[in-house]
Amino acid sequence: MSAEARSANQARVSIHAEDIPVAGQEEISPLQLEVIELFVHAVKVLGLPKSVGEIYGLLFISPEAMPLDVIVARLGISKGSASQGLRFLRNLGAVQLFQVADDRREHFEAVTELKKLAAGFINGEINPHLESGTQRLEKIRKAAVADTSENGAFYRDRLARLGNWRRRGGLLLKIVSRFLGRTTKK
Amino acid sequence: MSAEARSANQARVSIHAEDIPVAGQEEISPLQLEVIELFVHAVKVLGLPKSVGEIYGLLFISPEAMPLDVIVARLGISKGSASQGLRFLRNLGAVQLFQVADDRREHFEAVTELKKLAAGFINGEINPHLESGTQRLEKIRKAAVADTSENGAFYRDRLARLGNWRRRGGLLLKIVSRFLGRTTKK
DNA sequence: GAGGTTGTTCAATAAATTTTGAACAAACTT
DNA sequence: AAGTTTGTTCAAAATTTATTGAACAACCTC
Repeated sequence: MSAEARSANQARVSIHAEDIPVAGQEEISPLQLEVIELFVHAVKVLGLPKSVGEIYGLLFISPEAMPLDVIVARLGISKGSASQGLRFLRNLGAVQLFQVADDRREHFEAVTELKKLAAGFINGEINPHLESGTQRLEKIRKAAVADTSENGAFYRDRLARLGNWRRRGGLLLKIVSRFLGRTTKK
Repeated sequence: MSAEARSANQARVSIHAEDIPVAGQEEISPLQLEVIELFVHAVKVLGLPKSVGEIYGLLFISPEAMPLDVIVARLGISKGSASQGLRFLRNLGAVQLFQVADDRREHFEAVTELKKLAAGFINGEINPHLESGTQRLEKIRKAAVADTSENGAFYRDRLARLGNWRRRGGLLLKIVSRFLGRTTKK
């Protein structure tokens, strides 16, 4: 990358030269790196992009809140990725803003209460799908009541079963929220 | 696709010519199609490939078990996809074999008990990740007890929190299984 | 055991998703 | 108000993931 191109994109942080050895990443300890990898793995299971896991993992295992450009430098990811990932995490309630005196930059810190994380994930990722599924299902059910073909009864039976699944899924989410919300015991 | 290439791959089902209008798909009713799309949508939320949703959806909303080549023809997907998708679904316990008299082909039918589906998904998709995560975490914790840097105490605190998350996650899975297992009531 | 059917495997291809980075906007500074 | 810093956007590129299809193996049937 040319110096000209870099100057257009990367802010030159006002730190001393020895702080930037060569490229982007710097001073993530081996332990931090392993924790970050743990989160990368976890978010992939949840169907979220790697960068989201890296960002949350870094904030989770960092003792201090940090601004976007530090996240970019530490993880060696692009500003765009960091910006999008942080927006996603903020929308979910997994990351919150933190104001630092004498610094115009927004600082970010991880929200670490499992209850809040789960609530954000349920509200942001699960419920919207559950609701749109419910609507689709109702539409199909309405069409099925008029089905007089030889399969009509079978279809209605299966659609009733689907409705039952959905109802139990909704109940389950409430149970999950309640369970994760209580103060931990046994 | 050339006729030669096709004959090497696609079994010619012994049905009459008018049953194969042009290409692959045939006689999925509009209602069935909508249900299949509902499942495609649902499995994507679970992080599974579209073809898995199509196959399960077709079997779920079909009154009779059907063999692989019929699934291929109805959905217009490749034999490879169908074979892999069916293996996945069988491993999960979401699809089971069904023997049809005077037919050498294996027939497949959807398992529709929510309890079984959830148990299969938990055992097949969630538990392995949870366990590997637990192992990774234990390894990191062992390294952290020796950390005498100024951040050591912070790291140990966060790792303890992660352990707590994992413990609660495991409990939650048990609760979910128990809830979905009981016969449905309010 | 030759020929046919059924289902699997896996390298190549296609499709979907994520990441990048330059351009831009907003907000501050001097 | 010109220049600087901070963060966003989005088209293009890179990466990841899913699908295809030809080759193959297993198993019938005659």
